[in-house]
Amino acid sequence: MNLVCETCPVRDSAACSVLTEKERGTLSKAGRTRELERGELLFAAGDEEAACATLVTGALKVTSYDADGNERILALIHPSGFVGEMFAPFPSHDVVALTNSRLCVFARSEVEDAINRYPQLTRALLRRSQEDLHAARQLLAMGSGRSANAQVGALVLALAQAASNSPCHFAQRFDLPLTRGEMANMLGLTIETVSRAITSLEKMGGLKRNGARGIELIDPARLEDAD
Amino acid sequence: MNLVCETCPVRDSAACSVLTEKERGTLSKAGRTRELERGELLFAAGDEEAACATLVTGALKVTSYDADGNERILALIHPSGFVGEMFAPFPSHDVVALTNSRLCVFARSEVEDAINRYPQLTRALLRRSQEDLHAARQLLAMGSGRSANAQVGALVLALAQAASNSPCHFAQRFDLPLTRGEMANMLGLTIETVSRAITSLEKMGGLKRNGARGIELIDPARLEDAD
DNA sequence: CGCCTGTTTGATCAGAGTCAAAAAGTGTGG
DNA sequence: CCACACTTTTTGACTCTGATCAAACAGGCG
Repeated sequence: MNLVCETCPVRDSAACSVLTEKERGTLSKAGRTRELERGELLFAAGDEEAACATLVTGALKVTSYDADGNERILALIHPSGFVGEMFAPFPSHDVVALTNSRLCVFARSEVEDAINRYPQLTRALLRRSQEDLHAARQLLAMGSGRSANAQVGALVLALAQAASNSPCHFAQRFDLPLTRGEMANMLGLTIETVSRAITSLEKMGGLKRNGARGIELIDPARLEDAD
Repeated sequence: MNLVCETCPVRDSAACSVLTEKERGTLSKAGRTRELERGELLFAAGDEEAACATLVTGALKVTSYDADGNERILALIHPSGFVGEMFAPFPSHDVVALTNSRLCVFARSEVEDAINRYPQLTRALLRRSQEDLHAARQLLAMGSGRSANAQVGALVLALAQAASNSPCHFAQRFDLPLTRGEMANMLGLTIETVSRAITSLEKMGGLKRNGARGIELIDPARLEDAD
């Protein structure tokens, strides 16, 4: 399906927002929208024909697998995020939808053309890439030294932040986009430990659970430095 | 001191290698070389006037500090690597020399100018940024699930790779650029555990120690999947 | 030589993993 | 709408890896 940028919810925040209307129109002819259901694979590591995409709605995970086939989540992608490797010969990680999602997909050659044609697009992608780098490093920092409770608390806060529209504000009530297994996996913990940590955070008054996925933040500070 | 690109050991691999001789000459007038001794601080998180730099020789670490003041190493930078945040209002991490190092330093405004003037430089930086992102994610993957021995083994291999000139080849004998404490810190382990892991890897025939820092690889495969 | 920093080794302890099973949620078809 | 099957989450008991505390050891440098 062709792109309809006019009504795109991320038209002002995605990388393409730096283009003029005319340029955007040209680019939109090269791309296609794609809808994914939860669990559907967007790119697979080693794919022959690489592509890139901007996430419009939903959420994605970037994953790799260790020698024993255990999944490891390396990054979460939120709306207006960009995925795809423009330079490597092929993608090195799987990208999977965490929730039903809508994206703008471009063949890699199209992105390469666009980069050569629109320097401001290259700058926008550089900026995004640096933000991704920063996010990856924060994920590294989140794992270190802290107890399982603190790690889970920090992840819940990060997800609350992502769930709110504004970048430096927590959503009060929201649904976790990740299963316990996926949370465990991001933090290098087990499902049981994550479950126990959430129970413990609830008992100490940091949050309240609404079913398996629903979260209500009570006291964000208590999630930060849980014992 | 002014730059002397003619004899620069990374003139063909750093981001500036995509420039013509003439362009490079112009850019070199904007930058300065700087020498750092082991432990010296290049950028500090929150610095007012941000700068960027290309590493020529030596090694750097990018670090953050948690609430209790514990250092956490987020990335290692090797020669031809680029550090600095072009877009954030100020740097968010400290950058410190691991060994005596030489760099080309540019004020952020100079890099911004260069980016606007030379689209191919922007592309080169985008490429580097994606490589850094990939490295950060590999560091994430390195930490996950595996035993302490396996993590230390993987880190030693990664350092052996970095110590060799070619990217997909291990140095047979090399000196660790990191102290035990720094290794521990990258992996979220303790000094004692790292020390024990190296002892254990030596006992099982994966490597041989030469003093505190010297390493000789015996059997790389045994480092990969140490128990 | 003596001091200081970094590394190794040892003994003990606690936090997270593992194994196992119950409980809650989700979806399907009657 | 309910019954049933299936998945995900929670809880419990036990184990084990890696952290902690403590001390010996090695190397560099004044």
